[in-house]
Amino acid sequence: MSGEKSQPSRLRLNRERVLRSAVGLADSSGVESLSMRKLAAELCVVPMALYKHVANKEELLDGMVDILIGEIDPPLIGAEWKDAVRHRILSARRMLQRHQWARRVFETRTTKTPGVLAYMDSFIGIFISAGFTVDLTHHVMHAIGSRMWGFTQELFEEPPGHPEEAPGEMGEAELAMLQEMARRYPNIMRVATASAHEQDSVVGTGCDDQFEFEFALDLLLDGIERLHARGWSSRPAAPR
Amino acid sequence: MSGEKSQPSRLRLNRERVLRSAVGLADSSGVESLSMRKLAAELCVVPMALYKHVANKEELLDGMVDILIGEIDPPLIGAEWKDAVRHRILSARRMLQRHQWARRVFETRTTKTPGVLAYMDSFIGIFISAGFTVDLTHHVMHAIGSRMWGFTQELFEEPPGHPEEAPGEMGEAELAMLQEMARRYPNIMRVATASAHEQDSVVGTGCDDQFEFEFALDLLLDGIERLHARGWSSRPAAPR
DNA sequence: ACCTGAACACCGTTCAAGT
DNA sequence: ACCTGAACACCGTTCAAGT
Repeated sequence: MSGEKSQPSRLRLNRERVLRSAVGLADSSGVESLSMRKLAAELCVVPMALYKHVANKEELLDGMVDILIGEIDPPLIGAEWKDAVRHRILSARRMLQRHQWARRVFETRTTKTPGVLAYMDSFIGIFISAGFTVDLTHHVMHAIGSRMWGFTQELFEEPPGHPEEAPGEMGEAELAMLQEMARRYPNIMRVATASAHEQDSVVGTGCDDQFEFEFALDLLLDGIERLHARGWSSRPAAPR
Repeated sequence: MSGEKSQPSRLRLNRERVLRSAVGLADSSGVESLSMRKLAAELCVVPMALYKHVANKEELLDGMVDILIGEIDPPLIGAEWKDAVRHRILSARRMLQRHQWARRVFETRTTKTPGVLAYMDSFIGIFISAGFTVDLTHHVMHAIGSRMWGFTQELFEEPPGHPEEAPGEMGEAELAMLQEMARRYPNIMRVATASAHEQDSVVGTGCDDQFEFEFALDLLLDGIERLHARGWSSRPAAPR
């Protein structure tokens, strides 16, 4: 007699469905509000039902990360190492931009899931097969660090949900505050206004994130290329 | 009649005491277990008493960050920019190492506290007063990113509280697992064993964190130096 | 094998009240 | 001005029970 209840969400639960649903919930309402209880509700199930498919919340988050890694483009085949790395990292960055909450979750992961290991393995593979020594590859992986996942450094990220004032409209309070800022943090002010003057806003963080990301990435890649070309083989023999 | 109760913790509460106590608690038992309620208990006070000195938990964490920033060495005076930056960043790294929980808290901060702003301002000042253009300074700050706070990329950080097996003692289960790893992630394995062979352990993440940190930092600083020397002034005029 | 219900041991934070 | 007590609206997770 249960043929009637055909709401799609009552399809038998499975790990995949739990994880995808969690990603969807995080996309639409943010991770900080993602709880086991809300996820269960979304799936029309009692909270404890989730624990058959996921050991605990940490494992849920690990699984979500693996799903996101699956969205990163596969390695370019037959490309030069620099292009391959650049392509992969820029693809990772697009993934992060699609899931604003993802960065925070990546940062808190402590166990290396199969997805993380596979991604890193193929990343390392790019350097090794381009003839990098194992040692240089190792150091280079450390140097690239979290940029491997497309992380950017927002210098002044706007507090989320404080959606930029109406430009041009500045009250006296804001102006006074701005003057105080300029007095206390003159260098920040100089940098901020210089990068803003090309855009419309006077004080907004008018910087081109994509440009900044690629600037830093290329600085790194050029440095790496130079080391490799110089035949860098191992750490300088320490006197010891 | 209250002259008798002189337990030091009943000294009148104030912001400083709340923040220092929170840092101490995080040092000794980790941030994840730091709650407003436990902090209150530590101070022999009811939870709500804290809210007179700190608006909410976020503000508590912001305040803790400012205390940590206060532990970073002041800028070297009269030094060359590269030494000044290097010194500052290595000092930040030592601060992070004294407070293992700090990195996670820094990563989640979203509002820029006065301490953060002051630190960044003085950091920017190093480049500006070395004659960097404002634009290059801006890009360079993005490129340095979180390394400014001494962040390292641990490639394979050990899960905390899983304190390294007795070396040399490897059961069959561990060995089988290792072989499986080697089959699935051959590149990771190559890098891991290469960097481990200088140390005793066979598979542990035998890498020298300080070396890796400085390697990456110098790669970055050398790249920056090259750009500056080359008279890098502004982003290449885009055709638009 | 999979889901449920009720309970436990926590959270951060509010409100109105005390001194 | 500062601290308190009791309560609210949540958490993640356990356990024993249902089907």
